Amino acid sequence: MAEKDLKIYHGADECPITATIDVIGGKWKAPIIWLLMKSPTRFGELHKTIPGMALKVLSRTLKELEADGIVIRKAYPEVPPRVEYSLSPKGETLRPVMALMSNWSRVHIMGEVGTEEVF
Amino acid sequence: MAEKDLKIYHGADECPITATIDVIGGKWKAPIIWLLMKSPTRFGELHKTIPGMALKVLSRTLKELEADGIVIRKAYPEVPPRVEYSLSPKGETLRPVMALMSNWSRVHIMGEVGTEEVF
DNA sequence: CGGTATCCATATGGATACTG
DNA sequence: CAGTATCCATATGGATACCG
Repeated sequence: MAEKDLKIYHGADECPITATIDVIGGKWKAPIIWLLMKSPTRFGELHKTIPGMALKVLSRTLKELEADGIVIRKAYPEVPPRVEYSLSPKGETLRPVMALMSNWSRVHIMGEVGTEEVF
Repeated sequence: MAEKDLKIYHGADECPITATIDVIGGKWKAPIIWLLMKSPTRFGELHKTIPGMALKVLSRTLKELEADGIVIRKAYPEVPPRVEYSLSPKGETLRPVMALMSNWSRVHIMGEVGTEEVF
């Protein structure tokens, strides 16, 4: 790891890791991004697929992800309406980050072994 | 990325990324871990170094990190008391994760360039 | 279908005072 | 010095109803 990566940032505002956590953190962003990494998904399907998440929370979370440039919202002018959410190119760049985090948890939280060589 | 890394986890409970975020996420955990990655630090120094974080929050956050096995609390039986927090070996394994997250934010949020080759 | 609005419960955050 | 306890403000979460 390069020296600058050890630079100490005071507070939460300037901490680059916190900045990343603001984008993918919280209770629901990771599962949503994870789903969208597989394929573009409609609002209702996200709601069905992620149990326990209130409509309001899904709506707000998607707006935040859109504002951060991670997901793209595409509305089809049909009746009944159809809205599809997909990963933006910037969202795609999160793939290795998510993969490393997933791997870390599987090894160090869930106790799996032999997956370190994946990355 | 291996196929299994694309496995879809429903909800927040089973999502391995969420599991990682539970450990390093929230408003203050990353800055604290970041500081401890540099050197073991005393309670009061953490409090001084991270402005805006209430004592209560620092205390609770450290307890969570300790419960998750990320930090080690060492109390010296002196008067006045001295308590030093340091990264555990498990906490050390977070280093590449934190570094990748830091790098992602610097490139994709703060707009820096030329740092991709670090990892 | 894809949301928003509303209401309410709970969780989290921050300041200050206090204790071992 | 290293926390806890208390009080209060604000934020977040969830259920339901409603709208374009």
